Amino acid sequence: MGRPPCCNKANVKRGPWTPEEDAKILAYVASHGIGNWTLVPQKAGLNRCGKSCRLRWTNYLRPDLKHDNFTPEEEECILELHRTIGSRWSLIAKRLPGRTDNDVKNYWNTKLKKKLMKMGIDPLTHKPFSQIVTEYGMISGFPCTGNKNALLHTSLARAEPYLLIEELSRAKEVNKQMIEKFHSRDHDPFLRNHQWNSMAQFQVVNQENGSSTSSESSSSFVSPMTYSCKRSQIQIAPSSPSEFSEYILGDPFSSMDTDQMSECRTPGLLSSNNDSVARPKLALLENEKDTELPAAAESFVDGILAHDNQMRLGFPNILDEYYDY
DNA sequence: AAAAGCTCCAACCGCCCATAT
DNA sequence: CATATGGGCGGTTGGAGCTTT
Repeated sequence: MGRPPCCNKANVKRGPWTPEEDAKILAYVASHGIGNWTLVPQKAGLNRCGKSCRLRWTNYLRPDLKHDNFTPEEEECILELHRTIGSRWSLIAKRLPGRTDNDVKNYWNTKLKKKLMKMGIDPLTHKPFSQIVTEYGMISGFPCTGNKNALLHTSLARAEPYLLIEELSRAKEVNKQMIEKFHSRDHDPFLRNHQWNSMAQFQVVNQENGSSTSSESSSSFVSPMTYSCKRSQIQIAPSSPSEFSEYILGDPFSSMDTDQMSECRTPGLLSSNNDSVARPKLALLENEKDTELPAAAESFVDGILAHDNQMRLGFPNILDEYYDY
């Protein structure tokens, strides 16, 4: 049943390619062109998997590849496209002649991501950390004030995202303690409900098993104003700065259904609801329509723009208040 | 000089969808 | 129709080379 396997996975060579192996692929492609990669190892006399041969050709041997450093123009292009469509490396690479998706991905991970963080910009959302902190205060219902706020801004000014995360973690811990203190006392029901209203956004119902549980930031209580979402939608505590913004931006969506949440979390989407941001993006895309924008990319981008409009109609207050630059 | 830590990137992994059998 | 592979993609890793202590 099914196709025969392309190679014996256990017996094929793996690891770095030798100049001899490269020469065999180059010779084969020169005489036969690119076709069925599963036949290449056999016909070229290589003890490699066809998939491995394809990757070696695509990422390294192709004659049209550039092997020099990225130019500032290319860098700018990557930043703009990443802000617009996120980590769609293959689509981004198609806009950069001579670059592969692997090249772009590596350049992003080793250079651009760090560069943005040093500038105090979250590489995931392309938003300044200062803005994210402000949003965090508004979203959590416990705005940062006084010394705590000063500490946060010091971290921002010094472009120390890890310090910033520690500060926010501490702030979260204080919030948690306040909640626990509150919960342990016998309060007036009205006041208690009033307090819970501001906490409700953290609540999560485990719909898979029918029991009620909570997100990690508020592990020991259940609000009377619980908003429902599936366990798979719970935002796990961040372990790295790249996940951090996703975590703190997650809260406002806790009452959305699965589709809405995934749409809202599309990288770049959050930043696109302000005209001043959306306009350059549209201009870029309009220019591309005249060139050779791949059909898949066009429909994807159209999809994003359609979702932008849909979101704006559905959640005008949230978008206008929180996601404008 | 040597050890430890860091950076970079080629190569691999695993997933998804299309397609062959 | 069921099943297995091909091809494409994004995420991750291993190790060579470089820098710092």
